[in-house]
Amino acid sequence: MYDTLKNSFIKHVSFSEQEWDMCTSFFRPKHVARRQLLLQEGELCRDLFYVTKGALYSYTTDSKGNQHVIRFAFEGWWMANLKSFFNNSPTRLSIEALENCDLLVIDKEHHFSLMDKLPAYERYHRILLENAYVNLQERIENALGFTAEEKYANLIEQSPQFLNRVPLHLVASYLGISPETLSRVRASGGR
Amino acid sequence: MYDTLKNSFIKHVSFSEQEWDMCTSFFRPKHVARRQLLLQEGELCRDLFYVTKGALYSYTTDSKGNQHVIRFAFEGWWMANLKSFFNNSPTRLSIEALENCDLLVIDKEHHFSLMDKLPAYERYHRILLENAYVNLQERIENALGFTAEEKYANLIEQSPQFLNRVPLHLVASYLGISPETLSRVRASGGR
DNA sequence: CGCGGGTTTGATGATGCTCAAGCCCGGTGG
DNA sequence: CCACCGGGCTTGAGCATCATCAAACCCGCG
Repeated sequence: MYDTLKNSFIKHVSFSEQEWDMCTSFFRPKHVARRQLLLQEGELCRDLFYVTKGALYSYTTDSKGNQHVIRFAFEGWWMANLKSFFNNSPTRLSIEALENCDLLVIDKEHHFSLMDKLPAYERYHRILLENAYVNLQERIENALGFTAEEKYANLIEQSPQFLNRVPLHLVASYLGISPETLSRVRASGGR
Repeated sequence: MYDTLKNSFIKHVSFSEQEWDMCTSFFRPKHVARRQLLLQEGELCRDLFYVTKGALYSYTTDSKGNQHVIRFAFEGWWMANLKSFFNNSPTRLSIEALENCDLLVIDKEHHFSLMDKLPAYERYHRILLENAYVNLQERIENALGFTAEEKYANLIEQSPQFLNRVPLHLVASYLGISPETLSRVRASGGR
């Protein structure tokens, strides 16, 4: 269960066995069932979630009650509402399990304590943030000034795995188009 | 000239005078004139730019020749194409000076060397990345599923300073709407 | 005074949303 | 084993938003 986390660390930084042992002691495992909410609008985000099995997604709900998917997280991905986590502000995001999930959880106190104790841990998160930032920026590029058809084509190009794991109406929301439009794009366009 | 950078460091991390002196020696000042390109599509992004005076913006050019503004950077902000910088990949972004600018520049070698030598420097960038990530995510929320009018209202709410410094057609591009639509929104809507 | 970039205004049309109905399929209970 | 139910997906029609094209306008600058 901790192996996939260890592999994720190893991929980005190097550290000793003792350091790794210290790490594991800061995390706790957690299981959530499909449809279960990990974080609700209005709460504080106190934890970072690492997905070892299953899938999560986060979304906001706007004033008209429409749900906007912010991102998905599959095996080996992290999930949290960083704004709420860092600023201690109530979240406007909800996080929900798309499938039954096994997670590793680290709360704020342990996270910042590890940051201080273990430079490799801070470096690991710095690198993850770099990657996450780059990905988000690409998503902005896709969201702005592209037609529904192009957005879908870009998704197939960049994240085809989404289509196997995620209900289409959530994919549509992620792309910022209506489910009907997505359906039509798929029907006509190049599959 | 280095003062604003020093203040930016101090705001986020603590470090000694010697550490700060080491830092400055890794940066070099640079002046760019309005309209000058700092980075062109196809090049490698080898530098991080810190704006001490003036304003920059970055944009992509799509297959139809349309320009999409990715972000702006004013005094005290950083600018780079992180994807190109980290992956050594040719950039699809261009970076251009909106006004005459004074910059502090650090190249890749110096940056990574400072990361290793100076934990406070790494921590500083980790924190900046956290903030940048949170901001980008809010921008995604704004871009998806809002009308032109709402996007503009959100901009006034979150980044009113843009309207004083940036030509409207670039603001429109940043919001992902046409200049004409922006003009009409401003004419009708709540100014 | 005339030029040019940026902004506005107007008319038109396409893209994509909304509402509504039907369909497909997997799960549940009789 | 089959009928029913419901969520998700598809299909259709009408309509709103917004992009596009075009022209006029405004203003700072040479």
